[in-house]
Amino acid sequence: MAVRVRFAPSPTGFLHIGSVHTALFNWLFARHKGGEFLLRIENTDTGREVAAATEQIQESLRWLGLDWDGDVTFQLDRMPKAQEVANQLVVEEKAYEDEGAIRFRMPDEGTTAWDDLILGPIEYPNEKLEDVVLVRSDGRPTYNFVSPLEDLLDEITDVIRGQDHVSNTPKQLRILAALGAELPRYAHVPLLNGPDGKKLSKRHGAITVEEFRAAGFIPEALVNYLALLGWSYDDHTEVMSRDELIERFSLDRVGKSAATFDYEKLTHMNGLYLRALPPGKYADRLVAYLREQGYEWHEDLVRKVAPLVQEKIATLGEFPSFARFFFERVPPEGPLEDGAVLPAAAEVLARVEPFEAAAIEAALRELAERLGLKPRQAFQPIRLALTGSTVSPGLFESLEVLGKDESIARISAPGSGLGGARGSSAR
RNA sequence: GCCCCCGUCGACUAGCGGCCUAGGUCACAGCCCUUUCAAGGCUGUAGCACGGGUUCGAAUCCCGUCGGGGGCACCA
Repeated sequence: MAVRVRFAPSPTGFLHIGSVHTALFNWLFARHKGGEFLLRIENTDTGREVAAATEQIQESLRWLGLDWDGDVTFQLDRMPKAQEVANQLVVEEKAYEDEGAIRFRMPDEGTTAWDDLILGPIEYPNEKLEDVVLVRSDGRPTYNFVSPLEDLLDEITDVIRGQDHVSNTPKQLRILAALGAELPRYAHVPLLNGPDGKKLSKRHGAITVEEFRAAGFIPEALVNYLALLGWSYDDHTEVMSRDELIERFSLDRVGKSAATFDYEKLTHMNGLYLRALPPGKYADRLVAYLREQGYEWHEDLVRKVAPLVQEKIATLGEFPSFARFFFERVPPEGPLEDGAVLPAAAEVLARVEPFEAAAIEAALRELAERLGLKPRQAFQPIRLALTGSTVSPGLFESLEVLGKDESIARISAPGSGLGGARGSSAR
């Protein structure tokens, strides 16, 4: 008696992070139980946009690593079946025609209840249940009819969905009962809010999977973070691999109240994952990311720079601004100090051989001491001339990567040569 | 308006009657480390919405108030 769950997004656009949260809980539940996770597209309409969204949803799920079992199914394909079932209900007098539409006959006394796997016992007074429309007068079945019908046809054992569906449940339960179905269990997972406590929307930042991807978040981190919204393993464990998440997940530990999506905590976790990557893998991710975002920076150079930024940035998206100076000259963001250290540094660096970080550091430290300057006083002007900023990757490593000639050129004539060596085409 | 659900630091949460002078993480503050920025280490600020009960004992159970969210379509 393996479990079967489904994720049923509507193809209205890109995959919303709130939907992903629900999908993740379904997926973790299925994988933990050794059951199946189905992907069902709730399309009621055809059209180019819908087709594109359908593909986009699958691409996003693949990127996140949420693999589904079997073929993707489409609600549209069950329309005829739904109409047939609705007509049968009319024959059985469990539904009736109303101006061309078919309405379900809800009981008007008593209550409809179920024991929610997350919320616990929930009871609705039947007098509040409307006779819902099963099939519109134009022949198209409605969501509240097709959804439970599909759950029945797909033999779904556990309906795990957002709490915004709680009030649909009694209606669907009644419909399912009328169809003689064995009722599935229901679990309503908490909703996600934006930092202001309101519905997560564009004004909060990234909200679709594509946006998080473009911002330089990596799937492992996003999945781990999302799993912690409304669920916890114990009182202190937060960083968990995909396998650990699967092994430890259970609906028992899912909370009841809505959670606020915290971009800062996600960013922190993304940094944790990024730093934990083996250097080679990190470079691979960076190269792939930059390519996706349309940067045409030379791959070899990106790989050389990668280790210098790995422990400095928390999202891949920070790379372009943080490391742009490796690929093109960047004008100093502030005033250069008095020119005293710069000429001296250029002179000293010219004699460093081989031009490697350790030797460069030794030479520059010696210079600082000779000039009676603190390391910070001596190095910041060089950093500014070299990178254009007072915030950058390690100075000595950066000098090594840039090479002796380019380094000396920048130090000798800070701010010059701008516009040269442009090799980027950011979006 | 009606129905349903929820309510622990600013945020995510642990807590399922005594282990709680309420723990962890992010954020924030200070210190350390340090070539900048991060990372890391240490320390700190900060919370059981409120009011009644029940009990020897309540963050934990019950009731009410207040607050928040969701839903009330021939949308999904």
